[in-house]
Amino acid sequence: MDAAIHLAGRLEPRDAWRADRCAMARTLDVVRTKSAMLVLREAFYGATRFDDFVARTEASEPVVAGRLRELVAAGLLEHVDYRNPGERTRKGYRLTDKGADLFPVLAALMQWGDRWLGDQSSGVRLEHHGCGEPVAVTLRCAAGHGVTSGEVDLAIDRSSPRSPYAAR
Amino acid sequence: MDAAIHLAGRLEPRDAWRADRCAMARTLDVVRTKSAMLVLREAFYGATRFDDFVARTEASEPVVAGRLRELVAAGLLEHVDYRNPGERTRKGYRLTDKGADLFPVLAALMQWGDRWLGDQSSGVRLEHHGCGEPVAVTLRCAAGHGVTSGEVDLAIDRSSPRSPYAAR
DNA sequence: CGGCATCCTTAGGGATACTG
DNA sequence: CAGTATCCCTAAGGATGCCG
Repeated sequence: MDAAIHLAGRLEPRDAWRADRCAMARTLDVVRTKSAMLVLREAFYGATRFDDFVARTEASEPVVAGRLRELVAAGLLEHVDYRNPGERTRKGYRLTDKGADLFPVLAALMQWGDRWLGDQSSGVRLEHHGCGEPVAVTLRCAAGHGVTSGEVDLAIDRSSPRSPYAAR
Repeated sequence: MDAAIHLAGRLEPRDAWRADRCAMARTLDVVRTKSAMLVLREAFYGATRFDDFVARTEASEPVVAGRLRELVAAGLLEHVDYRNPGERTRKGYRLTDKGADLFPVLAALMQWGDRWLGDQSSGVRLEHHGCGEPVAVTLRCAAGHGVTSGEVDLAIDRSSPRSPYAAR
């Protein structure tokens, strides 16, 4: 409840936020649509082929084709041709490091949904490989402390031009 | 790169994914638009008043009004009337616990943008209150281990009806 | 199999003007 | 200050059919 209070404790609004510099907004410009998220979800779940993406995301072919093209162009997916023994060569898509690094975003969305929209279980759980314990998205500082949302401060880089929130 | 491989190691696609049960997809239905994310960002940054949301998100008034209404209806924001000493009463919005718990999602988006779209610094950094060290979004299992994306297994709840990915 | 072309509908969002 | 009302444009996405 006081998450915002803590976060904003030292800040005073002055200029309008520079949307073009906000990392979150720019990330949303890369994966702005729900269908892009669903395609990425299926890439994480192991889909590689066009038809699998279509079937699993339950989106239409033109939409999936568009997302795949955009995600490849953005460098989140890459083409791979592969062949199962005895079968013909197939075209596929695979997460790049850049795409794979989006996993915490997907995991955080998943976790929030399971926690707050829990009228029905999603039926999927993330586990630590080998250990078997459930995996959660957490905040942690460089000193190794677990951090709650209420313990986060917003630090503004004053050297950057037109700092969005100048201290009073 | 092998994030998907690890994640999908034990899985075989069979049925189409049940979109209505996926926690991630349902979360995206609550905060599907970029403007909703921007409004939430500003709520975390301390905005409370309508005009502040409009100015800081750089969205139009009708859009902000719509998002605020929807986010209140969804239980992520709540109305608060407050009064600064000597001023008149103002109407405001505040994050609920449900809304505040979305912070890891926003933080993860921010972190990815700073890491992969880093042509220009966002000028904002998250710090651990008191400690001062930068805060990161991490994966961690219940046993306390740090977990990388490649070490995540997907566990399917077989008891649920029409499990989306049945093991072979 | 792995798409693209076309057409259509709905959702998201800006601009402007107005109101309690 | 805190919004609504109206109008209009663009983006997202489904359905269908075709194609190398």
